[in-house]
Amino acid sequence: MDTKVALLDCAEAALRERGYDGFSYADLAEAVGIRKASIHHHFPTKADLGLALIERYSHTFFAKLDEIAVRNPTGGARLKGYIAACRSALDEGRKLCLCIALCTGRDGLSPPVLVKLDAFHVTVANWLTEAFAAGAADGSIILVTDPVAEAHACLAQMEGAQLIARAAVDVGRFDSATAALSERLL
Amino acid sequence: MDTKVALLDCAEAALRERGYDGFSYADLAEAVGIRKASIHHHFPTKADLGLALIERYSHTFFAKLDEIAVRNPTGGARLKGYIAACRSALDEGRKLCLCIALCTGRDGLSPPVLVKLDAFHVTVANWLTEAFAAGAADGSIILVTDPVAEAHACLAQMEGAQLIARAAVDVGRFDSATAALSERLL
DNA sequence: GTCTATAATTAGATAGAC
DNA sequence: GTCTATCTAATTATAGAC
Repeated sequence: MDTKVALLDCAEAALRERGYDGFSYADLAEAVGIRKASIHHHFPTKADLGLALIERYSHTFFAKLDEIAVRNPTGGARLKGYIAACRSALDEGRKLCLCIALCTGRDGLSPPVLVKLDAFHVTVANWLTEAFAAGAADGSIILVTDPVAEAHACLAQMEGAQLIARAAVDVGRFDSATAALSERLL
Repeated sequence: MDTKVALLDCAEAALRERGYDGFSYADLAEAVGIRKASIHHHFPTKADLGLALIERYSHTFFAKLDEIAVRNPTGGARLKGYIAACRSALDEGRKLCLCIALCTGRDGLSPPVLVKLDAFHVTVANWLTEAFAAGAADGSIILVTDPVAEAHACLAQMEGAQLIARAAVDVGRFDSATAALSERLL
């Protein structure tokens, strides 16, 4: 079972650095220290591996959101925690959010992956809607009009900020792209 | 020369749909109606093709921005034009901005491509800064504090909105992610 | 400029021994 | 669960005829 986790770890790093078509079973085999034929025992096809990756990533990220919500009473503090989570996912400008990395691919995305991708965005948007609503009510986020619209805008802004930072291999770009939002958090 | 343009057109569409590793010379050959060996006459390596693609894309996009600025006196109207340009680039949720599509790849990005990618983001951010400053001055954009910060946030928001829409193959997601910004334009 | 032919490498995947 | 060995197909790229 340790091998399976090691494979997922290496595959996730490679996927988020170079995209779905950007890594092969041969790459993983070398990184983990087994032969590539052995990988098929854990993940029969690469599509199976891709699905397992987004499932694990979603589960981990949702748990992180829950933890942020529990530890932070105000909407502003929650949003700060979310922004920090996105920033650290960047890994100094070397990696992307797994969902961004999965957006393109030679064979398109398989239906189950598309479903998980959609669920990820919907779940995060709902979490952000609650955060903006709470922030508007408790005064920790200024200038909130419609929490739903703000949540969708914020999600897009975070994904775009990661993308720009990755293209420049510079976390500073993430900070520039999120500075205006951070200014609204008290 | 017509063949070269046809190759660039097909390659751009494929790149923006499936990513850099998501199309091959064989795909282009079939689409354009020549043999794949002939493509090497126009673009010796795939890296040459990639560079030509981002150069043409940047040139075209910058020309579009110029045109928008010339035709629209107010900052708000310019921003509306920019949002519409990003929306139409989406091609109903099937394609991404070429810069997003170039963000991942098996062989990383070549230095000249990285330079062009960076130049694209810097140029657009500067154009947006002027638009926000103009909108703040002429009253066509409300709630503007720092035009530079707003510009970087807006750029990230547009790229992220395209990404989310592409993941769901639904332009409606782009509209949701940009609704809050559009509300600020009078 | 386009072709045929081919090289050299890599991809994901399978069979069957241990 | 991991291995060796093998398969089929696809990848970018080149040489040289027309």
